[in-house]
Amino acid sequence: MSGGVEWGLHCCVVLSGAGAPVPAAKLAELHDVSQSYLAKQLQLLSRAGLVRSSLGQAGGYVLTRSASEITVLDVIEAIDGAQPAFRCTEVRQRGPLATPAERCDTPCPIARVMAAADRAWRESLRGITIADLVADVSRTTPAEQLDRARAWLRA
Amino acid sequence: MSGGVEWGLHCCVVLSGAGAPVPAAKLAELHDVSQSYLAKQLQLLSRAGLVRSSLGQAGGYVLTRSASEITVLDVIEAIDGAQPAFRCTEVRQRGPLATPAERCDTPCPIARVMAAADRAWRESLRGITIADLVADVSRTTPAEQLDRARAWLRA
DNA sequence: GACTTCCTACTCGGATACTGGCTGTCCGAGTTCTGAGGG
DNA sequence: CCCTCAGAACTCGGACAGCCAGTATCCGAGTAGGAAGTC
Repeated sequence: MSGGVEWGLHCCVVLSGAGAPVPAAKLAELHDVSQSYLAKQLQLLSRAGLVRSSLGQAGGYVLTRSASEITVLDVIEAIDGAQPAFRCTEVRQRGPLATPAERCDTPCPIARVMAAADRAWRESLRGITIADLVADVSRTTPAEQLDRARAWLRA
Repeated sequence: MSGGVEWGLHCCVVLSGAGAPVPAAKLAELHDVSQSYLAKQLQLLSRAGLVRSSLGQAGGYVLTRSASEITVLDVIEAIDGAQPAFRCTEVRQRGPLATPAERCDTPCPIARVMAAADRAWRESLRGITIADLVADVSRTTPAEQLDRARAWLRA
């Protein structure tokens, strides 16, 4: 899985806490990552409609909807793409004992098993929202530190 | 995910049906894939202890245990490795607002969510064995074709 | 006929090049705010 | 005092190199079986 997914999730968590647009440069500095590369991930989030960008001074990125309406899966699919990790190449239709295509109305058992596992994975991630992550962070970190983070974002 | 996983699974299904060792070259011809590259995947299966190789004439690969005792996850982990797709880089410990390492006794919420999804994925794949795949194939393909395949393997 | 020996053919195993996608970087297009100048 | 306008600084967006895992390939090491030769 692309490493940018982690950055994208962290950014969404931060954006949900900030009340104003946050420029990409600030997000990059906060997480100590390459500004140019993070910009690429934010572009992907923007294309997927998860965040909205505003130009000019005091511009930056904002979530387009409530953090409770953005699932972790949304972010992953926005950055890594929505296609499943396993792609059946229809091996059974090749070689000397190839099954004719007309008999392949049902998917290959292997592909079916893989698809089921993929669904389980996605379902697990679809059940968690950015708001859940924020709640978890709020519970495990002292309030003083959260205030400091919010102040740093405004500055 | 590595494409070799698909080949490895197909090979395990075939090996479970063949009563004698099957050389890599035959498996490659049967699936119409590169012999040299398939050999690499079979080596990985061998290192993981899923198959046993015998040299010389009439040599080849055999499953080391019953098909009902080999899960799909076993094959995937043998070829693609057992490490999870998501690796937390501890972003929270970096940047101007870094959380000190001493406070990071609990894993990052993002990592926790990812790990849970990964467990769901693996659990789904752990529940299916090669024998299940074979049973599925036997049910959906005519017996005549299965006999033809077994005869081809012996030749 | 049975045993020994050698030889051939066949097998796997690891070491070696090549390629696509992720990683990382850069500069240009566009917008908003600010400040000066004029009415 | 208010409006207009030009400028500057800041923002995002897409286009451009670099590197590593996965892909594909090759040849060498080792073994099992069989055929020939000998007792």
